[in-house]
Amino acid sequence: MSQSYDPAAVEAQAQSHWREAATFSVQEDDTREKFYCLSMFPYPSGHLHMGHVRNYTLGDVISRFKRKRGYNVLQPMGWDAFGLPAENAAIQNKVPPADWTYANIDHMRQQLQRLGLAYDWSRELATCKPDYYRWEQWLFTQMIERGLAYRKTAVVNWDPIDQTVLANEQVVDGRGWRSGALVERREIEQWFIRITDYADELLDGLDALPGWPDAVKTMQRNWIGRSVGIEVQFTVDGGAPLTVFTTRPDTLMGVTYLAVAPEHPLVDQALAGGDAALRAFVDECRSSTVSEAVIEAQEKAGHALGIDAIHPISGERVPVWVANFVLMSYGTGAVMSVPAHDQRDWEFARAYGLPIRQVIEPAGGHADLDEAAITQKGVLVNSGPYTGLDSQAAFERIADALEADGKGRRRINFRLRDWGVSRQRYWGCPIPVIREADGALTPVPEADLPVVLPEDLAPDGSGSPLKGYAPFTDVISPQTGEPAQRETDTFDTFFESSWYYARYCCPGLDTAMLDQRADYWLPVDQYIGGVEHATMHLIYSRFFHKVMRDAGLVQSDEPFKRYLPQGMVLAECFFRESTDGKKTYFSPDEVTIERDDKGRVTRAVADADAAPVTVGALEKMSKSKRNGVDPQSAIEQAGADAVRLFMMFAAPPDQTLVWSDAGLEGASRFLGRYWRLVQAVVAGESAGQGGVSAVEARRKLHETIAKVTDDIDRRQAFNTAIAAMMELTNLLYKVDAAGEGAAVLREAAIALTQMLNPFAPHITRACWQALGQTDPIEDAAWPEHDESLLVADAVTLSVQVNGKMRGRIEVPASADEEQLQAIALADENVARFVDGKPLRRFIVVPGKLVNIVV
RNA sequence: GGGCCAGUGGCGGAACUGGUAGACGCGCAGCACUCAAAAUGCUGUUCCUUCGGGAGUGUGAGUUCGAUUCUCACCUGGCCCA
Repeated sequence: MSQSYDPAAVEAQAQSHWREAATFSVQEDDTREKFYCLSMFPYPSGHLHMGHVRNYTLGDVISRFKRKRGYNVLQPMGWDAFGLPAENAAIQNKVPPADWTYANIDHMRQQLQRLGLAYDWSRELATCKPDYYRWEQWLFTQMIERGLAYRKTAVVNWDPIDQTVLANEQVVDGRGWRSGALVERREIEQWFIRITDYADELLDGLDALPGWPDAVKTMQRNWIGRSVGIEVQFTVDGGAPLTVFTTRPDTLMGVTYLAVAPEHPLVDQALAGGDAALRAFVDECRSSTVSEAVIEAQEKAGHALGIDAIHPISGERVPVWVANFVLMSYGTGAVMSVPAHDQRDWEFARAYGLPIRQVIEPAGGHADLDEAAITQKGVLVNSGPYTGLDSQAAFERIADALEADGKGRRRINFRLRDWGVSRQRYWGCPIPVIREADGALTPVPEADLPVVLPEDLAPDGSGSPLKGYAPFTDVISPQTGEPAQRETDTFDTFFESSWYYARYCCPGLDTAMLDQRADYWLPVDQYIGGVEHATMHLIYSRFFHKVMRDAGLVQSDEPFKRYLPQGMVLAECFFRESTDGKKTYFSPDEVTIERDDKGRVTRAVADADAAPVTVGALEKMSKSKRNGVDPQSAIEQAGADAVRLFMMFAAPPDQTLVWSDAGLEGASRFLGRYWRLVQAVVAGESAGQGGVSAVEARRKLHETIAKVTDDIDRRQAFNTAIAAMMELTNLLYKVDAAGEGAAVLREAAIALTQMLNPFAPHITRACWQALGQTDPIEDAAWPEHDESLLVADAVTLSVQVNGKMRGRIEVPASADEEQLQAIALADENVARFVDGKPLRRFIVVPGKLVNIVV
């Protein structure tokens, strides 16, 4: 091997070898320890983007590393193939979503293969295929049987022009994304899953997941939101009692009004009174989106219903208001308001002139109710029989009193709501239910599954084409033998992604959802994917796993043992702002950056007209900002190994990563440097100028092995692992190949090739062969470091005087404190700062530094 | 509005358990090689400085012999919200 590094040739050769030898196909093997490494599967949008490259490189590095450590590694890949973009593309191109999706899958599979990812492609799955989704249809019928699935009305976004239900992301500024019509809220009956039955287990199970980042566990705890409180009933004149939940019954005597959601039945009752202003307000509320983020961010507004409720303890009449921030889907759709002790209630009361009644005196003295609500606990005042009690005692006494009166009960409430799984969409998994002529709902029996989605329909934007499509909807009921109608709603696509990790274990299985192979591989040992899935996808999957466990399909309690959330990929963007504030974006390759002689960016100019453009912030790669970088072209330019290496080097995995063409060149340059080093070793020549001894080089090598191993395995700090390998390479360039250096250089080149292999699998495969290694590098055992080479007899300590760095001393590793003190004080510069002042303290941090306090 | 996270040189980042701030890379400057350039190799690169040293990890306090790291308040930015 004396040719120069040609990534394209090296990579093509390695990839065709892996394909032909089926290197990464795996089987269950009870004699070996398994390792299941999973990256979140992509939506087949048509093109791989840099976020995918980052995600899949992370998984591949871990997989290849674990394989070299002796594990039986499963790393599968598949497609999250149902979803809205296919319908949008279908509307635009008048092509059935299925055609678009399958074409995209074929293209993206090729792109993934070009990255050299070690997948077992024999397990590939696509969620839009009936042999996949039939089993979630089956599980759903089991859920109906076990009472885990039920019907309930829920509010959806309704587009009155397109006559269709919109997802939150299809509502832009309160209008339908295609029609521009103001969306309305509509209530329709839908399927819900009782995920709240598992709320406690989902919460407690987090404690058994040490491999998950605390931030993600905290997010899940907040999402589940377990709170202890009481449910209180307020009687209403001529209506059903109003039930509210509160975690602060100690403030019950401070209730001055109640607030209900616009969809609450009591609102309809009030509207019957013919109040036009109220009607207008409610209509306005009901014609806004159902997105919680939007609702919470808008200005708080309300209107009196003209109905009073009776306070359960004082018997006082309190007015009932309708408010735009109360959600029907959360709790009971009604809240009690204590403006003195809740900030949002306080603001609302101030805005509408409602009374504010203080009933808690906080422990830490006075607070001004004219400034803000008093939210701390304390001692009750103005609370009749409860005055003088502290918040805790009052909680118990008031709860007891309400329970004795039948006006309330203690309750544990969750913020987590039951999972609404019905979607009024075409490109999804059909919900396997039949509506009988009399309206009764019958689950499709197992023998009739799957309910196959017709793949040749093309939506036009006006609702699901399944509706009214007789070949699909018209069936004979298996229950009654009479004509009946199929459900045309499909599942939330989170349904498919909630169990795909398990299905990878059982390719080809057509008689059951899962078999015993699932228990060999599960749980997933390492899961990798975007932190944006920290709550929803990861909670739904954990829930599904428990449901599958309770159905006897798997034995473990949790699906993912370790989870690595991966950060986004950003890039610089360039724009020009016109006088009306509109920004025109420039692609980075249309711009030239100018710098001063210190390397600072002075300005950027557009190549087209040589006029300046504004250097914008780092933004998530997107078409609209024109800062997206196509992985394909980066691979063509520098090779897959360089792209992979850059992705892993530029930032720690969980942080945002800034794409940089110069950085990619740096990665490329390092690979060239590594290649030339190996060439020199093979030729028995020095790569550089010498100056580093064989002993020193050998110690550095073993330090590097120890660091890289720990960085990959425990710390998952791939960027520092690569930095360590760069350092080693830099040092090896200074080792003379003559004499003792030759053996160390060879040992180092082999170990470095091993360590670099998970990151850059193609170039290292070629170098491995060049170094005369005949076993396949993919299976060659990971190098071990020799601990005895790491201990030095002399160490360099830093000397501080009063916490400031003043010198550096060389001491024997065995020196005790007295010796250290003598040596430190003998140092000229140290002595200058100690300056004869009396010694107050002497602090020793073994192997690192000493601090002299005077 | 709520929840979570992050702020360190010109830039991406390192400092793992409270112990040498700036590893490694980019950029920039210089040198070597070259007729020249590219490529490559080598050296330097936080700021200020009277060359003794001083300042410095978003801001302000606190704990400590010692804080990028811990605590509190604030500012800025990002992600998620069924």
